[in-house]
Amino acid sequence: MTASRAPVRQSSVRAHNLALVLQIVANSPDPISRAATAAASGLTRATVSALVDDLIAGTLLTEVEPAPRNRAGRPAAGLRLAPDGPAGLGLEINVDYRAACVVDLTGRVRHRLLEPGDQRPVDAATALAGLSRLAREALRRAEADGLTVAGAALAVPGLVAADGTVRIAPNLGWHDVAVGDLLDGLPVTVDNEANLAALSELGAGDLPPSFVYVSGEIGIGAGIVLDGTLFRGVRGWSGEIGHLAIDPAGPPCRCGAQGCLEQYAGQEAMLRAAGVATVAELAGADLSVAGQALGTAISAVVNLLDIGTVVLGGIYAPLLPRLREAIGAEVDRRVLTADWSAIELRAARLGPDAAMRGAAGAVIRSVLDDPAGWLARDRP
Amino acid sequence: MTASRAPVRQSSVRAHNLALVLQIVANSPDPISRAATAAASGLTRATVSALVDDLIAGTLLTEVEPAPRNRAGRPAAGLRLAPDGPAGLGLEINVDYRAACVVDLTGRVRHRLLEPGDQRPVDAATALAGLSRLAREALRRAEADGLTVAGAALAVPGLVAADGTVRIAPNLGWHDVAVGDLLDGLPVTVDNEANLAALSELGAGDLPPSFVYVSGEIGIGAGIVLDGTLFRGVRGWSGEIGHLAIDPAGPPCRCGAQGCLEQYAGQEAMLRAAGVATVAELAGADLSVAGQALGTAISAVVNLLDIGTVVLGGIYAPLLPRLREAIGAEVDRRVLTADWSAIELRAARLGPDAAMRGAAGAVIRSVLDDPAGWLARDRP
DNA sequence: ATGGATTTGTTTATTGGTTGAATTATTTGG
DNA sequence: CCAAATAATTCAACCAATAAACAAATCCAT
Repeated sequence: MTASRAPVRQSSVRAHNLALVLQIVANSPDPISRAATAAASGLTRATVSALVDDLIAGTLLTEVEPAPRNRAGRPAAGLRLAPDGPAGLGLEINVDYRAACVVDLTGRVRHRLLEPGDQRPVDAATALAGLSRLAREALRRAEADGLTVAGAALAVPGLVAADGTVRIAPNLGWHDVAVGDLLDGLPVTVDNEANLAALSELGAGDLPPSFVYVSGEIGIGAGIVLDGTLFRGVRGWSGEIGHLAIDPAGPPCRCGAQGCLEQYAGQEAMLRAAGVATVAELAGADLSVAGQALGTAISAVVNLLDIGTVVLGGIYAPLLPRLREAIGAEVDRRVLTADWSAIELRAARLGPDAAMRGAAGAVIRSVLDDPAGWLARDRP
Repeated sequence: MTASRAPVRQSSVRAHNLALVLQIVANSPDPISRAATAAASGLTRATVSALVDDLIAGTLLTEVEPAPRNRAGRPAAGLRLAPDGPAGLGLEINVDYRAACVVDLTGRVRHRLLEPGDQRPVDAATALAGLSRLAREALRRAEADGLTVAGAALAVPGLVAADGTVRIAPNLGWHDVAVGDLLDGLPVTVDNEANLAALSELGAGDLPPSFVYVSGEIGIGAGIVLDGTLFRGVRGWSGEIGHLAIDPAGPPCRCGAQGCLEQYAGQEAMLRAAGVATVAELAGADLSVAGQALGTAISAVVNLLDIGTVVLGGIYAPLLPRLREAIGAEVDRRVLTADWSAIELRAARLGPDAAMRGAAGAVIRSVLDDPAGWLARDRP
C-alpha cells in the first residue's frame, strides 16, 4: 500500500547515498568540502570520500581549488557540479516558434536556438521534422563543447498522455500525435509546457518546495509542485485550471461548458475586455475582471491543496502589479485559512524560455536524482 | 530537492524490507507462505525467513496451519497478521456523540463504545474529559483481550494544525483547542474527520490508490488520497471543498464569501431546498440543485488533480442514486479529459463509523508502515 | 623555525544485512 | 519405499557503511 513495493538491497543504499551527496553539493551555493558534505548528510567522512570518488570518476563532480581561509587545519578541497559532464537537451514547440537549448549540470544555458514561425498552418509531422533539425544542430554544438547529452525533453502546449503521445494541443491543432523517434534513439520525453515551466521556476531557486505555477497564454495551464516534485495526476493531466468554473451562467467556452476561467482570464478574453489588440497594451488596461476570476480559481486550488505560494507566469508575469489587488481580494474572501497563513503571489522569474529551460532541467534533474543510473550507463 | 535528505544505512534497509514483507502479508487475502512472499517481494527466501522471524517475535505476524493442498512438496506454513499484537485506539468527537473503538492489526473492530449527546452546549474541556473516560474504558477492555494499544488517533470535524491543535471546529464551537495529554502519556494524534474517513475507505479495499472522499455533513469536507497516502497539504488543511465557489453571485456563506458549495449541498441547504426537516426525508426529494453544485466542485477537483474516483460519504452515501445523474452531467460537461477516462462515482462503504475506524486504522497503518519502530519499542 | 593544535581526507578492521548454494524437512506419486 | 517436488533453514561470501587510527596540510604561539 503505502510503502513502495520494491526490495532494497545494499546497492540501493549506495544509489541513494550517491544521490544524497550529489544533491548536497548541487544545492550548496559555494563549493563545499567532503567534510562539510559529510556533516550535512549525516554520513561519515570516509563514506562521503568513497562516494565522491565515484561521482568525480563519472564526470558529475569536479574538484576546485580550496578557497583561502584563515583558520587552522588542512585546507578543504572544494566540490562542485561538473560543467563538462552530462547535459540536458530542452525542446519546445509552441504557437509561434520552435526552440532548442542545451543546459549543463550546473544549470547554465550553453546553447540556445530559436526558429520563429507560426506552427498552426503546418502539420505535426512537418513541425516535428523542423524541430528534429534544430535539435540535431544543438546536439552537434553540445558535442563540440565536450558535453554528453543525457537525454531530451519536449514541451508542448497541450495534454500529454503517460506514454508521451500528445492527446490534444488545441492551439497547435494537434490531435493524438506520437512524437516518435526524433533523434535516432536518444530518448525524448514529452510534457506539458506549464508542468515544465513550473519545474524551471523551482530550479531558479528561492521558492518553497510546494507551489502552483499558473501559466497564462492563449490557454491557461497550471503546474503543481508538491514537495519539490511535479504532481502529474493519476493519468498525467493534472493542472487544467483553465476550465475551472467561475460562473455557471457565464459565457460559453470552446470546451463545451460555460463560464470557464479561460473566458475571463485567457489572453483573448483579456484583449477583448480591454478593447486592445496586443498583449503589450494590456499593461494600461483595467484587468479587474480577469483578476477576480483568477482569484476565484486560485482560491479553489488553495482550498483544495493548501498551497501557500502561487507563481504567475506567461502573460500574467508582467501584468501582476495590475492583477494583484483583485486576485488578493478574492483569495482573502474565499480561502478559509487565509487568516492564519498568507498566500503569496509572485511573478515568474524566467521569461518565455521557462518551458524549454524546464525541459532541459528535467533531464538534468533525472541525472541528479539517480546518479547511479548515469554511472552505470554504457560508456561511449 | 527531490531526494529525501536522510542518509541510508544498513539498518534502514532492514526497516524497509520488514515493512515490505509485512505489507505483502497484510495485503494477501489468504495466508501466504514465506516462499510466496519472497517471490512477491523480490527478496530471497533466506532473507524473508529472517525477516519473518523478527516479525513473529514482535507479535506482528503469526503462523497458521498450512492449507491442505494436493501437490507434491513440503506444505507451506501460512502467515497472517497477528490478531493479538498491536491495536489501534480510534476516537471521535462529533456534533451529537463521542465514540471510541479498538481495532486490531487485521482490521477487525474489537470494541466499540458510543456515547450519544449533543456536544455543542458543553465546552471543549468537558467534552474531552468525557472522551478521556470513554477511551480509558476502551483501553481497559483491549488490555483484557491481551492487546497492546500502539497509539490513538482522534477525529474531529474541523481544521487541525500540524501540531494537533484544533484551529477551528465550527459545528462544535471549538476554537484553538489543544487536545493535550488525554491518556497519561499514550500519544494521541488529531486529524480531520474527512481525512480519516478517507483512509478508512481506502482500508476497506477495492479502491484505486488515488481517490477523493467527499464527506457531506453539516459542513462538507474532502479527504484526498494520492497513491495510497493521505495528502494533507503544506500546513495540514487541504480538502476544504465546502467553500469552493459555485456561483460568485450566489447566497452568502457563513465563511464570509458568496456562493460556496456548502450553500447548495450542505445538509442545511439541502433540507431547506427540499422543504423537509430530516435527512431521511431527502431520499424522496429533488436534489438536482445540490447534485449540480457537487458536480461543479468535483469537476474542479478532477481538473486540478486528475483523479478518477470520487467516493461520496456522510449523508451523500445513501442519496447517491438520486444525486448521480446531476453530478455526472456536470462532470461530463466540465472535465476536459472525461472523454478519454471516465470518472467513477461511488458511495462510501462504511457508515457513520468511518472516521472513528479511520482513526484506529491510522494507528494500525503507522505500525504496518514502520514495523521496525514497533519492534524497537520499549517492552512493557 | 619549530612544535602543537586543528582540520581534512584516507586507510583498515569491523559490523550489519542480503545473497546464493547447499542442506534439511515434509509432502505426493509411482 | 524411493524419487520428485516444494518449503524452510544454515552458512560462507560479499557489499556498503562505520569507527578509529593515520597521514596531510595548514595556522599559531613560543
